[in-house]
Amino acid sequence: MDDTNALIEQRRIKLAALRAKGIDPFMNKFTPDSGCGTARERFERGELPEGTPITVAGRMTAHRDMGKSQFVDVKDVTGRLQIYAQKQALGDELYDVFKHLDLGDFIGARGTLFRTKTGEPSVKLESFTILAKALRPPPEKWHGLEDTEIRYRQRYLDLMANDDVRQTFLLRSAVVKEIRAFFHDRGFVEVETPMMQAIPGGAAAQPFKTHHNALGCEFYLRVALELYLKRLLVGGIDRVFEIGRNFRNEGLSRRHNPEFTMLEAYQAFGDYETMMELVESLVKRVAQNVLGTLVIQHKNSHGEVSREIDLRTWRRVTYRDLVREKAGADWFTVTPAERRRRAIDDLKLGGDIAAGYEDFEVTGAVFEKLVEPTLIQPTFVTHLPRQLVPLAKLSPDDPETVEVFECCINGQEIAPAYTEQNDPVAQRQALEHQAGGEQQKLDEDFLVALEHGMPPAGGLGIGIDRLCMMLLGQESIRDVILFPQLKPKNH
RNA sequence: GGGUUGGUAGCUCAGCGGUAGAGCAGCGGCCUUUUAAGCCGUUGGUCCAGGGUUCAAAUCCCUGCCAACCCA
Repeated sequence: MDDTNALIEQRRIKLAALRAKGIDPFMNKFTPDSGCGTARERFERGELPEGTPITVAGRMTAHRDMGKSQFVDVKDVTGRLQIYAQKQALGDELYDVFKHLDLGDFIGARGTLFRTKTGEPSVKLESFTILAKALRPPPEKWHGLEDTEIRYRQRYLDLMANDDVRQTFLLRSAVVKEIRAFFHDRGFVEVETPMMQAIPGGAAAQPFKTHHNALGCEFYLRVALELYLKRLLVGGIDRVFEIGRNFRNEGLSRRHNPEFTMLEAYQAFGDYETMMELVESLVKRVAQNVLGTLVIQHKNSHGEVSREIDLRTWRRVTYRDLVREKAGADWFTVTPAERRRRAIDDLKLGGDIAAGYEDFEVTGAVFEKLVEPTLIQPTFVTHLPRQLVPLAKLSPDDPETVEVFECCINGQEIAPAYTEQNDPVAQRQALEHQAGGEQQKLDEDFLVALEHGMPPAGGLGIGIDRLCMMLLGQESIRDVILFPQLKPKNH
């Protein structure tokens, strides 16, 4: 990456040559009066007539040299615009400078709009300014940048070379913007709570640990937002949400990045059904306003539609019914030993079921491995076993289950939501007996907060990265995170 | 953590025991409406790193590093 080669050497020589001519190819400022793509669109729509003077700026991404004239493509975030430079118009000296610009250089261009004989909207160049000289060559123009490692480590190259990648991240930003607008419209207050926590609560996950020098104590990076947002419910912020980074010190995969973006929202005087309406409305609004459709198509590398997700209908089904669909109608009537045997022998889950697994975990493995991946269309899975969810309230109609749902789309859990536990005594017991192995330290301050009284509330979490994967048709979480975690490389 | 695949020019990739290759990019030339422009010429390499086998290794073997995918 930092080794020099002939191409870089050549560009440095060109830089020196420009300076020798009294040209500083790194400008402080240049103000275009239009975006490149914007100008192109407005010209196509007839809003800017032929001959309109225009000033644009962007990166030079292609050039077609015709001898005494030259076409170059200039690109900014709004799109591409062709510039037509003629020796006659610029004069010999300036035309020579223009001809020796490199792909990747930023230029500002002034001229008039016209249409070439092939119909391409273009700017007839009258003058130009070099805004930033690129000292390294850009990736190849036709194939783009394919090397996944360079794509992730040097995302800027990926963004400049691959239009679809840039589009994905622009859309991700639009998704997040729309989510914020949705919550603000419903009267939610956006807050920021600590990422560095003395006790990392709200989820059973391995935390990252850090040390605060001045305070002389250990902190953990948060694994969830939950416990601080609930403190705010206690404090009287009845509708509250946060979008922020969580950190989990666990494995990396197509669906897991150590830091990921979570949205959590809490609504006082709501419950899990309130949250069901909310998540459905939210996802529909985001899809409609960002993508313009409620039917999401995922495409494979050949551009064929490989999956279609219909956000118009949302199924509601209980956890038990789904497990019975996969594992047999009598699954819950046989003995725990028989369930374990069937899971291992009949359902081939031997590798997924640890010897120490309790009965509910055996069923949990069936759900996670065999049911969840099949839930492509929007599905609210309700009535989960209470052992799985220590922070939720029991279902009045079936106290073995809790008032929660997991919203699954695209074969992944996208949003869990609960009727939140607000009984401090029951909450303490549940945390003390928390299932799932890792006993987390009790957050006494949180329990004290509950003892001051938390209104009944519905709570919701949405994994923003996974939501984006679903909406934007990306198979890997790394393709919706600008700078995914990679091992540092030594040069 | 285990398995599979990959790492060759700036980029995209061939080559898979016998002199290191192509396209694009670059450089020089021709061309004033091209758009993956075209034509002629040309530069460019620690073949990921380190060991080993061999008369000979980018190629076969081992170890390591990095990445992607699958599994845990």
